[in-house]
Amino acid sequence: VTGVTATQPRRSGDDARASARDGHEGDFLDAYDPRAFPPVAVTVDIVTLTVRQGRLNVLLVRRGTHPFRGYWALPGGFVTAGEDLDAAAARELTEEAGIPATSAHLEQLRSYGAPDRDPRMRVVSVAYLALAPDLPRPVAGTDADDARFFDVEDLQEAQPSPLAFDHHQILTEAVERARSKLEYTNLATTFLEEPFTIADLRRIYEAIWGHPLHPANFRRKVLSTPGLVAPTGQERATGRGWADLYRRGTTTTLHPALLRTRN
Amino acid sequence: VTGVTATQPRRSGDDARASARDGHEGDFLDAYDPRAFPPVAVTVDIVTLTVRQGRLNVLLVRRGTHPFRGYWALPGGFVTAGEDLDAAAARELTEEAGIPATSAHLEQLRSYGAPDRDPRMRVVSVAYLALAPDLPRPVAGTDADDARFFDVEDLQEAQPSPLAFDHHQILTEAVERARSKLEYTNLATTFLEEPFTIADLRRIYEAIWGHPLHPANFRRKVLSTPGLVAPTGQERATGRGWADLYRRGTTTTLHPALLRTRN
DNA sequence: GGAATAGTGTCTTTTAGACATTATCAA
DNA sequence: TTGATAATGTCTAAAAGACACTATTCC
Repeated sequence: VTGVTATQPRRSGDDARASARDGHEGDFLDAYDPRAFPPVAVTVDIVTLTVRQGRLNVLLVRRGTHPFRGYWALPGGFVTAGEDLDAAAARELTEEAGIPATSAHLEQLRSYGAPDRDPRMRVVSVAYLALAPDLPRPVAGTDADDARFFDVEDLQEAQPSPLAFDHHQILTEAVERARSKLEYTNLATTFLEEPFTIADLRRIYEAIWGHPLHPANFRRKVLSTPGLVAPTGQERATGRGWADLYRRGTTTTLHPALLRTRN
Repeated sequence: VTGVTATQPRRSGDDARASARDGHEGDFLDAYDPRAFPPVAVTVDIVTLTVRQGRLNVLLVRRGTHPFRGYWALPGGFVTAGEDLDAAAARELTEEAGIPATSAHLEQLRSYGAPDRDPRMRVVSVAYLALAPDLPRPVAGTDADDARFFDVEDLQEAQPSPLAFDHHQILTEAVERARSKLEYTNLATTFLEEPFTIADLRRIYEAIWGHPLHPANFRRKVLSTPGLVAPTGQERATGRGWADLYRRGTTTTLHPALLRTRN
């Protein structure tokens, strides 16, 4: 006996017009009627971006089950009962990606709900974008072959895509969001451990925007943008001279913006 | 007999580790097991913005049922079986807001899924932003007292909020998205019927950004931004002189951006 | 005439972008 | 020495922002 059937929301009598309008259906009250809504599962999928050796990377896990067995997928899972979407994303980031939620920036991207995106049933996935420094990761319960970082550019050029479901599209939109957010926020600093040099920060921008930046002009722009970075007064030997060290600034929204231009 | 219970996703045996990782649970195959996922309803809620008499307005409908009976809410409703999220939003825009989907810009905002946001059951709402010109609306099946436009600024200042659920927060984030999008896209033109004058366009920016703009500088910026507007060669009597008429340009992303500054 | 608006022109300040220069250290 | 990088300085072009001015029309 299956209590859930793929019917349209049920409406009845006097309440039909009101419920068509109020957006939350009126024919159940404090309890819910399981026949009143189509069966849907809600999951979160995490696009975890980091910069390794000057290249933008994304964390993927290998699928061991049908469908897309053997394909690579974004880590994710069910939103459990009583759990907020953000909390589910933070939990999956820790459990599946092995990244402590405190060391990463996590924000909602958008939701994906094409009816046929999962062949088993209707699944609406809330995609999240996580930005993390290139930490030595203590991946809990997964060996290196089942969860690892991939070069984003390589992934996007691969034909056919090795990604399961619509994760190729989600990845593309996540990367575009990250590129855009570097312009007007200080999120580039979340890819770095403190303290860092201006050149470290520049290499983050170069990796994510995908083209080289003019070192001198970049330095001037960063230092003239209030609140992006704060000097520590210390220096680090870089191999070729000494570089000043900085910490993250306190401003999250940049004025003026660091526009994504050629230089 | 209720087939849906509020349990965590079920896992079994060998598949437990894999399904904990692959994000889409592996213990059902081509069919779904209704006990394998928590019961959730997915709805869309539409923030329909328009500019009337120089003020930013939003379309709300009055709730006739529990909970929040008598409160005002964003139009919306269930995502039906087999229906894409975007399609559900377009359908609700037409059915509930009485706005033909062709005359509005519609884009996904983000999803809201706090466990207690609807007291009846778990509801994840995918919020959409709709931008429309101030059309004479043929609202189907709703009389003027049940669906009408509200001044956004008045709504946001009202204490306590007359909005149901978490719709106050959704509205706030929608308005901020609209403000931001006017900077780097030509979406301001979707608030206008063609043809329009530069002053018409300026009044849209002023209404949404909430402060006056310098007419001469605004004109120069708009005309020097490639692809924002296209001249029609015609003029319109405005009461004080004659104003050149324009159509929407073909470029959706503006270079340089029309930055949201004081002037 | 006075007030309001459309449209054009001009000037200053700020920012972007290109490029030169010096210092330091590795190979 | 040569090459690479950090840091600073300088110059030009583009854009933002402030303001002056003319023309038109309503009151």
